[in-house]
Amino acid sequence: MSSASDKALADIRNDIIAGHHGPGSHLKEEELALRSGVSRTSIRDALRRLAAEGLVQSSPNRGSFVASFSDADVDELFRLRSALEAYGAALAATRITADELTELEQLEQQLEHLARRAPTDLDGFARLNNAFHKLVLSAARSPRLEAMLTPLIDIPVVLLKHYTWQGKVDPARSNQHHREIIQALRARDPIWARSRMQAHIISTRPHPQANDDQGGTSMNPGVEFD
Amino acid sequence: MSSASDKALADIRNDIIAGHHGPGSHLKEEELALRSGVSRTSIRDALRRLAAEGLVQSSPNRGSFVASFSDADVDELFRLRSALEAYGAALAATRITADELTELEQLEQQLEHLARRAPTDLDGFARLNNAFHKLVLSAARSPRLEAMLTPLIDIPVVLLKHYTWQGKVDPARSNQHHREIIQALRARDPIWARSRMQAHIISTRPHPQANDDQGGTSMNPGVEFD
DNA sequence: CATGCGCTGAATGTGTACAATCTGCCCATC
DNA sequence: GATGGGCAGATTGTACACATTCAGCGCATG
Repeated sequence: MSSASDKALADIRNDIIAGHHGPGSHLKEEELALRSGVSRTSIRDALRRLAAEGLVQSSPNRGSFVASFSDADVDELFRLRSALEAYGAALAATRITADELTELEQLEQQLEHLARRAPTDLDGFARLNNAFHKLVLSAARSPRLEAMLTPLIDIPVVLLKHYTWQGKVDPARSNQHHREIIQALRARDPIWARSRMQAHIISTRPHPQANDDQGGTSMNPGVEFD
Repeated sequence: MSSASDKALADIRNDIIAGHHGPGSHLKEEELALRSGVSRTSIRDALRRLAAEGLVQSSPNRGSFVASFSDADVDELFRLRSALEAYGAALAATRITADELTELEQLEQQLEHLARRAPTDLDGFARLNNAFHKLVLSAARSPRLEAMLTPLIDIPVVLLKHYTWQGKVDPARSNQHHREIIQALRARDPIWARSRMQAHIISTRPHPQANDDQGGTSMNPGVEFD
């Protein structure tokens, strides 16, 4: 399956990211089919792929729903991403090409340009930021890692639409991290790259609003990756 | 989709594990449909799920093929698994129940029993070993981690059928590791559990036969996870 | 009034027919 | 003999029709 199913996949994903389907909402196949102008068959195929990515959840005979994330889920997601992406950065340090390094630096400069503007274009920032991380990931040359990690990198975009990010993003600090990561990659130092990437991801992790409703069930005490 | 598609999924997976479909072989939908007694629709669904697991690879308009793994792939697989499963063990240390610990010990004793027999039943050993690792994983209470890791744990079973394991498995050493992991979990010490699990997985990694054909392209120098 | 049975309509699961695409091969051409 | 166009068969992609399942609801019954 390709053209129809791919179109469906793109449509549904865009609609989710754009917030057209909120978290937990029921994705009815026929409705999506009508909306995308393809048949239910292709829709089902696309839903399966989205389920594999974790963006939707399916139960037998009940259908597919947009994934919804609890604070604990988000926490877990970022820890997983931190572990995997750090590993990817270590691989990338030994495998990245000069061209890729150049491209990385260009991305970083665009990010800096954006960060200096007064009302930061957070949407554009997120897009460039994703491109940066995906480029590092692809330099790891591990298709399997890429397949597992790509969804984890994309999900935060969805989260931004529907959940309130607590600590907000700090573009300046993020760019500082990016520069360090590039340094480590340029030095071809896997351990350095690994540690900088892990710190970077963990530091961007949103902190659940301390709404004191349970008096302190901190969520993963002591289970950092290192 | 459920009953038919699930049956197809199980059938195809079993046939792959049993070696009925060798690595790289073309999985023709109609043929599989005939073999499983379901329609192509359900077969396609099953193939998609297997593709998400990484057990088969699909290309548009060309079909699905049993995944084949190069030495470098296998190496990568084990490193990834080591990283993720170590993380899972750390989580499990803080979340595992007393019942699960008991069950873990029972599995370990069965493994020891098997290891003591003269011609070790490697097939049975692999099965119990998988159960052990899956139990630890499920104690981590992270559905997402479980989804990513389960295929990685299952793939070695397929590898055993078609690739020659170099260093062979050392049941005694493996059991020693298992005991240490149980200790760490019982002590609820995430760092200990993490480190033991990582060492355990890495130590079971098959080493590519040193066939000197390239004079030394060692495959991931220095990119351990720690 | 609470409880549980059975109906009904909507949504998903499955099968099948048809369309689009690719691979390999034959043959004309240079 | 090498090369390239194009036909034929097989295989995947897509649509649609039918079967099955499930959730909600009304109603009879205790």
